[in-house]
Amino acid sequence: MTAPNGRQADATGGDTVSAVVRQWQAVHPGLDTGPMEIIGRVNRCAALLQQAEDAPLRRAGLSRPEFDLLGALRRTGHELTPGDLARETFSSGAAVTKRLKQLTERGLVERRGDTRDRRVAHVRLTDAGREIVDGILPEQLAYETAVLSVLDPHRQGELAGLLGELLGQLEGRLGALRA
Amino acid sequence: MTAPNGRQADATGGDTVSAVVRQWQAVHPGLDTGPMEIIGRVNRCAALLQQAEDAPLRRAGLSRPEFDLLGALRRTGHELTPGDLARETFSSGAAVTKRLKQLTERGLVERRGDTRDRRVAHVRLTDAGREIVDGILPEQLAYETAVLSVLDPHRQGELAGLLGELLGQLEGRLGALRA
DNA sequence: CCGATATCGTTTACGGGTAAAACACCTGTT
DNA sequence: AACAGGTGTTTTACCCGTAAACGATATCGG
Repeated sequence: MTAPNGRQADATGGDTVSAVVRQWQAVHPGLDTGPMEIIGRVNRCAALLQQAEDAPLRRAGLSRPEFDLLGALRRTGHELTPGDLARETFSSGAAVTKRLKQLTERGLVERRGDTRDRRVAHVRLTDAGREIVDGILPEQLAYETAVLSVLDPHRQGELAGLLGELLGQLEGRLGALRA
Repeated sequence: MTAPNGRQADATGGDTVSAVVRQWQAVHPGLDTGPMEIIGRVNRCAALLQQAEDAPLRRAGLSRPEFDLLGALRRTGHELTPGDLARETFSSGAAVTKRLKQLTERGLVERRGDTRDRRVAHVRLTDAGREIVDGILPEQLAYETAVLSVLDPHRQGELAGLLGELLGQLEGRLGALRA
């Protein structure tokens, strides 16, 4: 335990990532472990938050990728093609095909062929699909609010802002980086 | 397209998450979308950063879960059992078994049985395994540093601090939350 | 009008993860 | 000693995602 004070309220010493960083420092002293403190934590937060987020979904028998797909249809408000859905949910076309098959069987979405271009399909929510999204979403958000309440509102705002800045840059420029 | 992009330099309006939030607000006005601005961004950042992180690994023919396993052995400095590795890498025992099989075949780790308790195995890095970790890690960190340099150092520090605080709380208390 | 090329969506083969069962072994109790 | 129950690891069956190949259709140039 490197943490100096009896209180464990030390800003960044109480998580697993800082323990990992300390281990690396012991093995490779002087290594610039700065990036780990952000990337490691982002990954770990994502894992934990997803796990928490999934609880409300399982009750509805939906996986998160499925819910993402339904959510994309709900929030855009209009029909989307499978390709649109792939872009909107950041997943591959093949994955969308599979999910659509299951969601169609469950009666949550419907498909119709385009009249002009017979390659493309249009997908829309059924009434049942819209209801399930509208039922889960508030529950989901309430749960998320509870989980995040471990940070006071001011810090939540700061965190959201910094993440937004980072994300904006990453989304804009990541394609430009080549190893 | 809701994004009015003559210029996209607005603090938190330039990422996909804020676009999604605007869509939800249009459909469900007044919904508290606050949590999305953190959780959505954490998830998306994790996805993009991982994708970036994987590039240096692929050159060595390793997946990130495999590298995590090797890294756990390297940074602890001593042998670990499969169970230890599972805990250390936040994955299931079955997954560890599979990875160990492959890494052993590639000659990056070795196993030996415990002399006292013949259920347990002890895993250690081979010389080749240690070399591959020590070769990749600085490269990995340099790459991460480059990716993160879109944020100035001060903000990187703030972000790391806030994430550490959140993560510390989540790791401490998430088990206690029940849906 | 016809062939080359691009695009959309699906299918296929496969790798990797998981939960649950199975297995091997230890430990405490009687 | 024997058995019940617990623990460490592996195996099994299965689900899901992906990359790459594939059909079907559209579009463009000649």
